Amino acid sequence: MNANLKPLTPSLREIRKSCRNCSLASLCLPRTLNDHDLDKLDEVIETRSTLHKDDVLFEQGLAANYLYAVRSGSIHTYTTAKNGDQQSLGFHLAGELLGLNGFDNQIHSCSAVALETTSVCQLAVSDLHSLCLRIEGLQRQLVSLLSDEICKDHNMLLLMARCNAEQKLAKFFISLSTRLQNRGRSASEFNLTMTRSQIANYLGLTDETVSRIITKFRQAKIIQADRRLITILQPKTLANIAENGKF
Amino acid sequence: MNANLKPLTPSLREIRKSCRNCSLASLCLPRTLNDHDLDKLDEVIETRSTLHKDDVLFEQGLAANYLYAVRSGSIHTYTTAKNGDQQSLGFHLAGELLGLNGFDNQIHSCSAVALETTSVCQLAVSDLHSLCLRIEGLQRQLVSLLSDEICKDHNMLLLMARCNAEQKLAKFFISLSTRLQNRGRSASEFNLTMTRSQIANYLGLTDETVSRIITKFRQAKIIQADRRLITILQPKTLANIAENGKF
DNA sequence: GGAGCGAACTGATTTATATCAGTAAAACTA
DNA sequence: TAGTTTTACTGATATAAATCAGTTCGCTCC
Repeated sequence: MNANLKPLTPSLREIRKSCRNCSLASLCLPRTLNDHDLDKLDEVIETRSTLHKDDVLFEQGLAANYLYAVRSGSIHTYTTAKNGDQQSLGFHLAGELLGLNGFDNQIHSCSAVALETTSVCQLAVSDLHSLCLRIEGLQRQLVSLLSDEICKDHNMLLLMARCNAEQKLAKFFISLSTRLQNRGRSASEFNLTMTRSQIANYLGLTDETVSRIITKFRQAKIIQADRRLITILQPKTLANIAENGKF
Repeated sequence: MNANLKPLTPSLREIRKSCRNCSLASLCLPRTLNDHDLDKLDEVIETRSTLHKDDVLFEQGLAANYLYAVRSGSIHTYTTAKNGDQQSLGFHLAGELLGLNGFDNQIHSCSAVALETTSVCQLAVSDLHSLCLRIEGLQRQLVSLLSDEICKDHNMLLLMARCNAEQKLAKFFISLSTRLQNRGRSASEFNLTMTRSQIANYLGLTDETVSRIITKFRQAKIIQADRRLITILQPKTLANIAENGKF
Protein backbone atom coordinates (compact mmCIF):
# COMPACT_ATOMS: atom_id res chain seq x y z
CA MET A 1 0.00 0.00 0.00
CA ASN A 2 1.27 3.43 -0.93
CA ALA A 3 2.05 5.43 2.16
CA ASN A 4 0.95 8.63 0.45
CA LEU A 5 -2.62 7.48 0.07
CA LYS A 6 -4.91 8.74 2.73
CA PRO A 7 -5.64 5.79 5.01
CA LEU A 8 -9.23 4.54 4.98
CA THR A 9 -9.53 4.74 8.74
CA PRO A 10 -8.94 8.23 10.08
CA SER A 11 -5.56 8.74 11.67
CA LEU A 12 -5.30 9.10 15.40
CA ARG A 13 -4.70 12.79 14.91
CA GLU A 14 -7.94 13.14 12.97
CA ILE A 15 -9.94 11.25 15.59
CA ARG A 16 -8.45 13.42 18.24
CA LYS A 17 -9.64 16.59 16.68
CA SER A 18 -12.95 15.73 15.16
CA CYS A 19 -16.21 15.45 17.02
CA ARG A 20 -17.91 15.14 13.66
CA ASN A 21 -16.27 11.78 13.05
CA CYS A 22 -16.94 10.51 16.52
CA SER A 23 -19.54 7.81 16.80
CA LEU A 24 -20.51 9.23 20.16
CA ALA A 25 -21.33 12.68 18.84
CA SER A 26 -25.04 11.99 18.80
CA LEU A 27 -24.85 11.02 22.44
CA CYS A 28 -22.73 13.72 23.97
CA LEU A 29 -23.25 16.69 21.66
CA PRO A 30 -26.20 19.02 21.38
CA ARG A 31 -28.48 17.90 18.60
CA THR A 32 -28.88 21.36 17.21
CA LEU A 33 -25.27 22.10 16.33
CA ASN A 34 -24.56 22.92 12.71
CA ASP A 35 -21.28 22.32 10.85
CA HIS A 36 -19.89 25.70 11.77
CA ASP A 37 -20.66 25.19 15.46
CA LEU A 38 -19.10 21.75 15.34
CA ASP A 39 -15.89 23.31 14.06
CA LYS A 40 -15.90 25.66 17.02
CA LEU A 41 -16.31 22.71 19.38
CA ASP A 42 -13.58 20.75 17.64
CA GLU A 43 -11.19 23.61 18.29
CA VAL A 44 -11.43 23.24 22.04
CA ILE A 45 -12.07 19.56 22.68
CA GLU A 46 -8.99 17.55 23.53
CA THR A 47 -8.50 13.81 23.82
CA ARG A 48 -6.53 12.55 26.78
CA SER A 49 -4.00 9.84 26.21
CA THR A 50 -5.47 6.43 26.89
CA LEU A 51 -6.17 5.54 30.49
CA HIS A 52 -5.42 2.04 31.71
CA LYS A 53 -7.23 0.12 34.43
CA ASP A 54 -6.90 1.91 37.79
CA ASP A 55 -5.52 5.09 36.19
CA VAL A 56 -6.91 8.21 37.82
CA LEU A 57 -8.81 10.65 35.58
CA PHE A 58 -9.32 13.20 38.34
CA GLU A 59 -9.08 13.24 42.08
CA GLN A 60 -11.33 14.54 44.83
CA GLY A 61 -10.05 17.78 46.34
CA LEU A 62 -8.16 18.93 43.27
CA ALA A 63 -9.23 21.74 40.94
CA ALA A 64 -12.00 20.83 38.50
CA ASN A 65 -11.22 22.50 35.21
CA TYR A 66 -12.65 20.05 32.71
CA LEU A 67 -15.80 18.35 31.63
CA TYR A 68 -15.17 14.79 30.40
CA ALA A 69 -16.85 12.43 27.96
CA VAL A 70 -16.04 8.72 27.84
CA ARG A 71 -15.14 7.71 24.26
CA SER A 72 -14.58 4.04 25.01
CA GLY A 73 -14.16 1.96 28.13
CA SER A 74 -15.67 2.87 31.49
CA ILE A 75 -14.97 5.10 34.46
CA HIS A 76 -15.84 4.70 38.11
CA THR A 77 -16.57 7.74 40.29
CA TYR A 78 -16.67 7.73 44.07
CA THR A 79 -16.48 10.17 46.94
CA THR A 80 -14.57 9.81 50.19
CA ALA A 81 -15.98 11.23 53.43
CA LYS A 82 -13.93 12.88 56.16
CA ASN A 83 -14.08 9.71 58.24
CA GLY A 84 -12.74 7.65 55.34
CA ASP A 85 -16.05 6.16 54.23
CA GLN A 86 -16.19 5.70 50.49
CA GLN A 87 -19.34 5.89 48.43
CA SER A 88 -19.42 4.85 44.80
CA LEU A 89 -21.36 7.43 42.78
CA GLY A 90 -21.52 5.94 39.33
CA PHE A 91 -20.17 3.91 36.47
CA HIS A 92 -19.77 5.94 33.29
CA LEU A 93 -19.95 4.10 29.98
CA ALA A 94 -18.90 5.13 26.48
CA GLY A 95 -20.81 8.24 25.43
CA GLU A 96 -21.52 9.38 28.96
CA LEU A 97 -20.29 12.57 30.58
CA LEU A 98 -18.61 13.11 33.90
CA GLY A 99 -17.24 15.99 35.87
CA LEU A 100 -20.66 17.68 36.06
CA ASN A 101 -20.21 18.25 39.76
CA GLY A 102 -17.58 20.64 41.04
CA PHE A 103 -17.87 22.82 38.00
CA ASP A 104 -16.76 26.37 37.43
CA ASN A 105 -13.13 26.21 38.56
CA GLN A 106 -14.23 24.68 41.78
CA ILE A 107 -12.92 21.53 43.37
CA HIS A 108 -13.74 17.94 42.45
CA SER A 109 -16.06 16.43 45.04
CA CYS A 110 -15.34 12.91 43.81
CA SER A 111 -12.58 10.88 42.22
CA ALA A 112 -12.71 9.18 38.83
CA VAL A 113 -10.76 6.04 37.98
CA ALA A 114 -10.68 3.89 34.83
CA LEU A 115 -12.29 0.46 35.23
CA GLU A 116 -10.57 -0.80 32.06
CA THR A 117 -8.60 0.63 29.15
CA THR A 118 -10.49 3.84 28.52
CA SER A 119 -10.30 6.88 26.30
CA VAL A 120 -11.89 10.19 27.21
CA CYS A 121 -12.42 13.58 25.60
CA GLN A 122 -12.07 16.64 27.75
CA LEU A 123 -13.29 20.17 27.41
CA ALA A 124 -11.97 23.00 29.56
CA VAL A 125 -14.75 24.56 31.63
CA SER A 126 -13.53 28.03 30.70
CA ASP A 127 -13.75 27.13 26.99
CA LEU A 128 -17.20 25.72 27.54
CA HIS A 129 -18.39 28.96 29.11
CA SER A 130 -17.14 31.07 26.22
CA LEU A 131 -18.54 28.60 23.72
CA CYS A 132 -21.92 28.99 25.37
CA LEU A 133 -21.83 32.67 24.49
CA ARG A 134 -20.93 31.92 20.87
CA ILE A 135 -23.08 28.87 20.14
CA GLU A 136 -26.81 29.40 20.23
CA GLY A 137 -28.51 26.82 22.41
CA LEU A 138 -25.40 25.34 23.97
CA GLN A 139 -26.06 27.04 27.27
CA ARG A 140 -29.52 25.53 27.48
CA GLN A 141 -28.07 22.16 26.57
CA LEU A 142 -25.51 22.40 29.35
CA VAL A 143 -28.05 23.48 31.94
CA SER A 144 -30.27 20.68 30.73
CA LEU A 145 -27.49 18.13 31.21
CA LEU A 146 -26.84 19.32 34.74
CA SER A 147 -30.52 19.29 35.49
CA ASP A 148 -30.82 15.71 34.19
CA GLU A 149 -27.95 14.71 36.42
CA ILE A 150 -29.86 16.04 39.44
CA CYS A 151 -32.91 13.98 38.42
CA LYS A 152 -30.75 10.85 38.17
CA ASP A 153 -29.39 11.51 41.64
CA HIS A 154 -32.92 11.85 42.96
CA ASN A 155 -33.79 8.50 41.46
CA MET A 156 -30.74 7.06 43.11
CA LEU A 157 -31.88 8.44 46.47
CA LEU A 158 -35.22 6.74 45.96
CA LEU A 159 -33.41 3.48 45.20
CA MET A 160 -31.23 3.81 48.29
CA ALA A 161 -34.03 4.67 50.67
CA ARG A 162 -36.96 2.61 49.42
CA CYS A 163 -35.61 -0.46 47.61
CA ASN A 164 -34.61 -3.82 49.05
CA ALA A 165 -31.48 -5.64 47.88
CA GLU A 166 -33.27 -7.55 45.09
CA GLN A 167 -34.84 -4.38 43.72
CA LYS A 168 -31.50 -2.60 43.78
CA LEU A 169 -29.74 -5.33 41.82
CA ALA A 170 -32.61 -5.65 39.35
CA LYS A 171 -32.60 -1.91 38.72
CA PHE A 172 -28.82 -1.94 38.37
CA PHE A 173 -28.87 -4.63 35.67
CA ILE A 174 -31.73 -2.95 33.85
CA SER A 175 -29.92 0.39 33.89
CA LEU A 176 -26.74 -1.14 32.46
CA SER A 177 -28.69 -3.08 29.87
CA THR A 178 -30.63 -0.02 28.72
CA ARG A 179 -27.59 2.22 28.55
CA LEU A 180 -25.58 -0.35 26.60
CA GLN A 181 -28.45 -0.88 24.19
CA ASN A 182 -28.68 2.88 23.57
CA ARG A 183 -25.03 2.66 22.56
CA GLY A 184 -25.73 -0.09 20.05
CA ARG A 185 -24.50 -2.91 22.27
CA SER A 186 -26.41 -5.99 23.29
CA ALA A 187 -29.09 -5.39 25.90
CA SER A 188 -29.10 -9.01 27.03
CA GLU A 189 -25.44 -9.95 27.24
CA PHE A 190 -22.61 -7.81 28.58
CA ASN A 191 -19.45 -7.92 30.58
CA LEU A 192 -19.31 -6.07 33.85
CA THR A 193 -16.22 -3.90 34.18
CA MET A 194 -16.67 -3.45 37.92
CA THR A 195 -16.26 -5.88 40.81
CA ARG A 196 -19.07 -7.16 43.00
CA SER A 197 -17.66 -5.01 45.79
CA GLN A 198 -17.97 -1.89 43.67
CA ILE A 199 -21.55 -2.79 42.76
CA ALA A 200 -22.31 -3.44 46.42
CA ASN A 201 -20.86 -0.11 47.50
CA TYR A 202 -22.72 1.73 44.73
CA LEU A 203 -26.04 0.18 45.83
CA GLY A 204 -25.46 0.58 49.56
CA LEU A 205 -25.10 -3.18 50.16
CA THR A 206 -22.31 -5.60 51.11
CA ASP A 207 -20.40 -7.88 48.73
CA GLU A 208 -21.99 -10.94 50.29
CA THR A 209 -25.51 -9.67 49.75
CA VAL A 210 -24.75 -8.85 46.10
CA SER A 211 -23.32 -12.35 45.58
CA ARG A 212 -26.32 -13.97 47.20
CA ILE A 213 -28.84 -12.02 45.14
CA ILE A 214 -26.97 -12.79 41.92
CA THR A 215 -27.01 -16.47 42.87
CA LYS A 216 -30.72 -16.21 43.61
CA PHE A 217 -31.37 -14.58 40.21
CA ARG A 218 -29.24 -17.25 38.53
CA GLN A 219 -31.06 -20.10 40.28
CA ALA A 220 -34.39 -18.59 39.25
CA LYS A 221 -33.04 -18.51 35.67
CA ILE A 222 -33.63 -14.75 35.48
CA ILE A 223 -30.03 -14.12 34.53
CA GLN A 224 -26.95 -16.11 33.69
CA ALA A 225 -23.86 -14.89 35.52
CA ASP A 226 -20.51 -16.41 34.72
CA ARG A 227 -18.17 -14.28 36.76
CA ARG A 228 -18.35 -10.85 35.04
CA LEU A 229 -20.34 -12.04 32.03
CA ILE A 230 -24.02 -11.33 32.54
CA THR A 231 -26.82 -12.62 30.33
CA ILE A 232 -30.32 -11.40 31.01
CA LEU A 233 -32.68 -14.30 30.36
CA GLN A 234 -35.95 -12.88 31.66
CA PRO A 235 -35.99 -9.10 31.28
CA LYS A 236 -39.67 -8.95 32.18
CA THR A 237 -39.19 -10.76 35.47
CA LEU A 238 -36.25 -8.50 36.20
CA ALA A 239 -38.41 -5.43 35.48
CA ASN A 240 -41.06 -6.84 37.75
CA ILE A 241 -38.59 -7.27 40.60
CA ALA A 242 -37.35 -3.73 40.04
CA GLU A 243 -40.93 -2.50 40.47
CA ASN A 244 -42.16 -4.67 43.31
CA GLY A 245 -39.07 -5.88 45.12
CA LYS A 246 -39.96 -9.56 45.07
CA PHE A 247 -40.59 -12.41 42.67
CA MET B 1 -48.31 60.53 60.43
CA ASN B 2 -48.73 62.16 57.05
CA ALA B 3 -49.87 59.65 54.45
CA ASN B 4 -47.88 61.45 51.78
CA LEU B 5 -44.57 60.72 53.45
CA LYS B 6 -42.80 57.73 52.08
CA PRO B 7 -43.22 54.98 54.66
CA LEU B 8 -40.03 53.89 56.41
CA THR B 9 -40.60 50.26 55.56
CA PRO B 10 -40.89 49.58 51.82
CA SER B 11 -44.40 48.97 50.57
CA LEU B 12 -45.44 45.47 49.58
CA ARG B 13 -45.26 46.54 45.98
CA GLU B 14 -41.67 47.66 46.40
CA ILE B 15 -40.67 44.43 48.10
CA ARG B 16 -42.33 42.49 45.34
CA LYS B 17 -40.29 44.12 42.65
CA SER B 18 -36.97 44.72 44.24
CA CYS B 19 -34.24 42.15 44.72
CA ARG B 20 -32.02 44.98 45.92
CA ASN B 21 -34.18 45.50 49.00
CA CYS B 22 -34.53 41.81 49.68
CA SER B 23 -32.70 40.56 52.73
CA LEU B 24 -32.11 37.31 50.90
CA ALA B 25 -30.31 38.90 47.98
CA SER B 26 -26.90 38.00 49.32
CA LEU B 27 -28.00 34.40 49.52
CA CYS B 28 -29.74 33.80 46.26
CA LEU B 29 -28.17 36.36 43.92
CA PRO B 30 -24.79 36.28 42.25
CA ARG B 31 -22.33 38.33 44.26
CA THR B 32 -20.92 40.05 41.21
CA LEU B 33 -24.06 41.80 40.02
CA ASN B 34 -23.86 45.56 39.76
CA ASP B 35 -26.79 48.00 40.11
CA HIS B 36 -27.58 47.92 36.43
CA ASP B 37 -27.64 44.12 36.37
CA LEU B 38 -29.85 44.09 39.44
CA ASP B 39 -32.36 46.24 37.62
CA LYS B 40 -32.43 43.71 34.79
CA LEU B 41 -33.08 40.92 37.28
CA ASP B 42 -35.78 42.92 39.02
CA GLU B 43 -37.59 43.23 35.72
CA VAL B 44 -38.16 39.51 35.41
CA ILE B 45 -38.43 38.22 38.97
CA GLU B 46 -41.98 37.77 40.19
CA THR B 47 -43.33 37.04 43.65
CA ARG B 48 -46.02 34.44 43.94
CA SER B 49 -48.94 35.13 46.20
CA THR B 50 -48.40 33.65 49.64
CA LEU B 51 -48.59 29.90 49.94
CA HIS B 52 -50.29 28.37 52.97
CA LYS B 53 -49.46 25.07 54.63
CA ASP B 54 -49.99 22.16 52.22
CA ASP B 55 -50.34 24.48 49.20
CA VAL B 56 -48.64 23.07 46.12
CA LEU B 57 -45.88 25.17 44.54
CA PHE B 58 -45.35 22.77 41.65
CA GLU B 59 -46.25 19.22 40.86
CA GLN B 60 -44.31 16.28 39.50
CA GLY B 61 -45.12 15.56 35.85
CA LEU B 62 -46.12 19.12 34.97
CA ALA B 63 -44.06 21.54 32.89
CA ALA B 64 -41.17 23.16 34.74
CA ASN B 65 -40.95 26.74 33.62
CA TYR B 66 -39.63 28.49 36.69
CA LEU B 67 -36.79 28.60 39.12
CA TYR B 68 -37.93 29.39 42.66
CA ALA B 69 -36.37 31.03 45.71
CA VAL B 70 -37.92 30.78 49.15
CA ARG B 71 -38.35 34.26 50.65
CA SER B 72 -39.83 33.14 53.94
CA GLY B 73 -41.26 29.91 55.29
CA SER B 74 -40.22 26.49 54.07
CA ILE B 75 -40.95 24.09 51.22
CA HIS B 76 -40.88 20.32 51.09
CA THR B 77 -39.91 18.52 47.86
CA TYR B 78 -40.51 14.84 47.18
CA THR B 79 -40.69 12.47 44.25
CA THR B 80 -43.20 9.70 43.63
CA ALA B 81 -42.14 6.48 41.91
CA LYS B 82 -44.26 4.55 39.41
CA ASN B 83 -45.18 2.03 42.12
CA GLY B 84 -46.39 4.84 44.40
CA ASP B 85 -43.33 4.94 46.65
CA GLN B 86 -42.59 8.46 47.83
CA GLN B 87 -39.15 9.78 48.63
CA SER B 88 -38.64 13.11 50.31
CA LEU B 89 -35.85 15.02 48.56
CA GLY B 90 -35.40 18.08 50.68
CA PHE B 91 -36.60 20.86 52.94
CA HIS B 92 -35.97 24.31 51.50
CA LEU B 93 -35.58 27.19 53.93
CA ALA B 94 -35.72 30.94 53.40
CA GLY B 95 -33.02 32.01 50.97
CA GLU B 96 -32.74 28.60 49.32
CA LEU B 97 -33.53 27.79 45.72
CA LEU B 98 -35.63 25.02 44.27
CA GLY B 99 -36.68 23.84 40.85
CA LEU B 100 -33.09 23.19 39.80
CA ASN B 101 -34.08 19.78 38.48
CA GLY B 102 -36.31 19.47 35.46
CA PHE B 103 -35.00 22.66 33.96
CA ASP B 104 -35.21 23.98 30.42
CA ASN B 105 -38.93 23.64 29.72
CA GLN B 106 -38.81 20.07 30.81
CA ILE B 107 -41.00 18.36 33.32
CA HIS B 108 -40.83 18.54 37.09
CA SER B 109 -39.40 15.33 38.50
CA CYS B 110 -40.64 16.15 41.98
CA SER B 111 -43.43 17.98 43.74
CA ALA B 112 -43.04 20.97 46.05
CA VAL B 113 -45.44 21.75 48.88
CA ALA B 114 -45.39 24.48 51.54
CA LEU B 115 -44.68 23.24 55.06
CA GLU B 116 -46.00 26.48 56.57
CA THR B 117 -47.07 29.93 55.37
CA THR B 118 -44.45 30.60 52.74
CA SER B 119 -43.57 33.24 50.19
CA VAL B 120 -41.47 32.51 47.11
CA CYS B 121 -39.93 34.44 44.24
CA GLN B 122 -40.00 32.90 40.82
CA LEU B 123 -38.00 33.48 37.69
CA ALA B 124 -39.04 32.09 34.32
CA VAL B 125 -36.44 29.72 32.94
CA SER B 126 -36.69 31.38 29.54
CA ASP B 127 -35.99 34.78 31.12
CA LEU B 128 -33.10 33.29 33.00
CA HIS B 129 -31.56 32.00 29.79
CA SER B 130 -31.77 35.34 28.06
CA LEU B 131 -30.50 37.11 31.16
CA CYS B 132 -27.47 34.83 31.08
CA LEU B 133 -26.62 36.23 27.68
CA ARG B 134 -26.99 39.81 28.91
CA ILE B 135 -25.44 39.64 32.36
CA GLU B 136 -21.76 38.80 32.51
CA GLY B 137 -21.08 35.97 34.93
CA LEU B 138 -24.67 34.91 35.49
CA GLN B 139 -24.28 31.82 33.34
CA ARG B 140 -21.31 30.67 35.40
CA GLN B 141 -23.27 31.37 38.56
CA LEU B 142 -26.20 29.27 37.35
CA VAL B 143 -23.98 26.37 36.29
CA SER B 144 -22.24 26.65 39.63
CA LEU B 145 -25.55 26.43 41.48
CA LEU B 146 -26.57 23.33 39.57
CA SER B 147 -23.18 21.80 40.14
CA ASP B 148 -23.43 22.48 43.89
CA GLU B 149 -26.81 20.80 43.90
CA ILE B 150 -25.24 17.66 42.42
CA CYS B 151 -22.57 17.70 45.14
CA LYS B 152 -25.27 17.95 47.81
CA ASP B 153 -27.08 14.99 46.29
CA HIS B 154 -23.85 12.99 46.35
CA ASN B 155 -23.47 13.77 50.03
CA MET B 156 -27.01 12.62 50.56
CA LEU B 157 -26.24 9.34 48.80
CA LEU B 158 -23.31 8.85 51.13
CA LEU B 159 -25.60 9.50 54.09
CA MET B 160 -28.19 7.03 52.80
CA ALA B 161 -25.74 4.26 52.04
CA ARG B 162 -23.15 4.52 54.78
CA CYS B 163 -24.76 6.11 57.84
CA ASN B 164 -26.72 4.44 60.62
CA ALA B 165 -29.90 5.95 62.03
CA GLU B 166 -28.11 7.97 64.73
CA GLN B 167 -25.67 9.43 62.25
CA LYS B 168 -28.49 10.37 59.90
CA LEU B 169 -30.40 12.24 62.60
CA ALA B 170 -27.26 13.94 63.89
CA LYS B 171 -26.36 15.11 60.41
CA PHE B 172 -29.92 16.26 59.82
CA PHE B 173 -29.98 18.45 62.93
CA ILE B 174 -26.52 19.84 62.17
CA SER B 175 -27.54 20.69 58.62
CA LEU B 176 -30.66 22.53 59.78
CA SER B 177 -28.74 24.32 62.51
CA THR B 178 -26.00 25.45 60.12
CA ARG B 179 -28.40 26.63 57.45
CA LEU B 180 -30.53 28.56 59.92
CA GLN B 181 -27.46 30.18 61.43
CA ASN B 182 -26.31 31.29 57.96
CA ARG B 183 -29.64 33.03 57.70
CA GLY B 184 -29.15 34.90 60.97
CA ARG B 185 -31.33 32.61 63.03
CA SER B 186 -30.33 30.74 66.15
CA ALA B 187 -28.12 27.72 65.56
CA SER B 188 -29.10 26.10 68.83
CA GLU B 189 -32.87 26.55 69.03
CA PHE B 190 -35.34 26.19 66.19
CA ASN B 191 -38.78 24.93 65.34
CA LEU B 192 -39.10 22.07 62.90
CA THR B 193 -41.65 22.75 60.19
CA MET B 194 -41.81 19.12 59.14
CA THR B 195 -43.27 16.06 60.86
CA ARG B 196 -41.26 13.13 62.22
CA SER B 197 -42.64 11.06 59.32
CA GLN B 198 -41.28 13.51 56.78
CA ILE B 199 -37.88 13.50 58.46
CA ALA B 200 -37.96 9.69 58.54
CA ASN B 201 -38.82 9.46 54.86
CA TYR B 202 -36.13 11.99 53.95
CA LEU B 203 -33.49 9.99 55.84
CA GLY B 204 -34.65 6.58 54.65
CA LEU B 205 -35.92 5.53 58.08
CA THR B 206 -39.29 4.84 59.73
CA ASP B 207 -41.18 7.20 62.02
CA GLU B 208 -40.61 4.89 64.97
CA THR B 209 -36.86 4.86 64.48
CA VAL B 210 -36.74 8.65 64.27
CA SER B 211 -38.79 8.95 67.46
CA ARG B 212 -36.56 6.48 69.26
CA ILE B 213 -33.33 8.22 68.23
CA ILE B 214 -34.70 11.62 69.26
CA THR B 215 -35.64 10.15 72.63
CA LYS B 216 -32.15 8.66 72.92
CA PHE B 217 -30.57 12.05 72.12
CA ARG B 218 -32.86 13.72 74.63
CA GLN B 219 -32.06 11.21 77.37
CA ALA B 220 -28.34 11.72 76.70
CA LYS B 221 -28.98 15.47 77.07
CA ILE B 222 -27.56 16.10 73.58
CA ILE B 223 -30.70 17.90 72.52
CA GLN B 224 -33.94 19.07 74.03
CA ALA B 225 -36.96 18.15 71.94
CA ASP B 226 -40.36 19.42 72.92
CA ARG B 227 -42.51 18.26 70.05
CA ARG B 228 -41.26 20.42 67.12
CA LEU B 229 -39.09 22.73 69.21
CA ILE B 230 -35.48 21.53 69.10
CA THR B 231 -32.68 22.87 71.29
CA ILE B 232 -29.18 21.63 70.62
CA LEU B 233 -27.44 21.30 73.97
CA GLN B 234 -24.23 19.56 72.95
CA PRO B 235 -23.32 20.48 69.38
CA LYS B 236 -19.91 18.82 69.72
CA THR B 237 -21.37 15.50 70.76
CA LEU B 238 -23.82 15.77 67.89
CA ALA B 239 -20.96 16.46 65.47
CA ASN B 240 -19.14 13.47 66.89
CA ILE B 241 -22.12 11.19 66.32
CA ALA B 242 -22.44 12.53 62.77
CA GLU B 243 -18.82 11.53 62.15
CA ASN B 244 -18.62 8.21 63.94
CA GLY B 245 -22.18 6.96 64.17
CA LYS B 246 -22.14 6.27 67.92
CA PHE B 247 -21.71 8.03 71.24
C1' DG C 1 3.03 -25.48 36.66
C1' DG C 2 2.50 -24.69 41.35
C1' DA C 3 2.43 -20.74 44.83
C1' DG C 4 0.12 -16.85 46.03
C1' DC C 5 -3.59 -13.64 45.79
C1' DG C 6 -7.80 -11.42 45.10
C1' DA C 7 -12.64 -12.05 43.65
C1' DA C 8 -16.71 -14.51 44.11
C1' DC C 9 -19.41 -17.40 46.58
C1' DT C 10 -21.66 -19.81 50.70
C1' DG C 11 -23.13 -20.91 55.48
C1' DA C 12 -23.94 -19.57 60.41
C1' DT C 13 -24.96 -16.01 63.37
C1' DT C 14 -25.86 -11.36 64.86
C1' DT C 15 -27.93 -6.98 64.74
C1' DA C 16 -29.98 -2.74 63.37
C1' DT C 17 -34.03 -1.36 61.91
C1' DA C 18 -38.72 -2.48 60.29
C1' DT C 19 -43.03 -4.00 61.51
C1' DC C 20 -46.89 -4.62 64.46
C1' DA C 21 -49.57 -3.01 68.19
C1' DG C 22 -50.73 -0.11 70.95
C1' DT C 23 -50.95 4.67 74.29
C1' DA C 24 -50.88 9.58 75.12
C1' DA C 25 -51.13 14.09 74.07
C1' DA C 26 -51.65 17.84 70.94
C1' DA C 27 -54.36 19.97 67.35
C1' DC C 28 -58.17 20.52 64.87
C1' DT C 29 -63.30 20.79 64.17
C1' DA C 30 -67.93 20.84 64.70
C1' DT D 1 -65.87 22.04 74.85
C1' DA D 2 -66.42 17.40 73.54
C1' DG D 3 -65.15 14.41 69.88
C1' DT D 4 -62.10 13.17 66.32
C1' DT D 5 -57.86 13.09 64.00
C1' DT D 6 -53.11 13.55 63.70
C1' DT D 7 -48.64 13.31 65.63
C1' DA D 8 -45.33 11.54 68.62
C1' DC D 9 -43.86 8.10 71.36
C1' DT D 10 -43.05 3.26 73.33
C1' DG D 11 -42.78 -1.81 73.77
C1' DA D 12 -42.60 -6.52 71.67
C1' DT D 13 -41.38 -9.08 67.85
C1' DA D 14 -39.83 -10.12 63.17
C1' DT D 15 -36.65 -9.84 59.51
C1' DA D 16 -33.54 -8.28 55.96
C1' DA D 17 -29.14 -7.55 55.55
C1' DA D 18 -24.63 -7.18 57.96
C1' DT D 19 -21.04 -9.53 59.99
C1' DC D 20 -18.05 -13.34 60.73
C1' DA D 21 -15.80 -17.31 58.95
C1' DG D 22 -14.58 -19.82 55.87
C1' DT D 23 -14.08 -22.34 50.71
C1' DT D 24 -13.51 -22.30 45.85
C1' DC D 25 -12.28 -20.57 41.66
C1' DG D 26 -9.54 -17.89 38.37
C1' DC D 27 -5.58 -15.17 37.56
C1' DT D 28 -0.85 -13.54 37.81
C1' DC D 29 3.87 -14.29 38.45
C1' DC D 30 7.88 -16.46 39.38
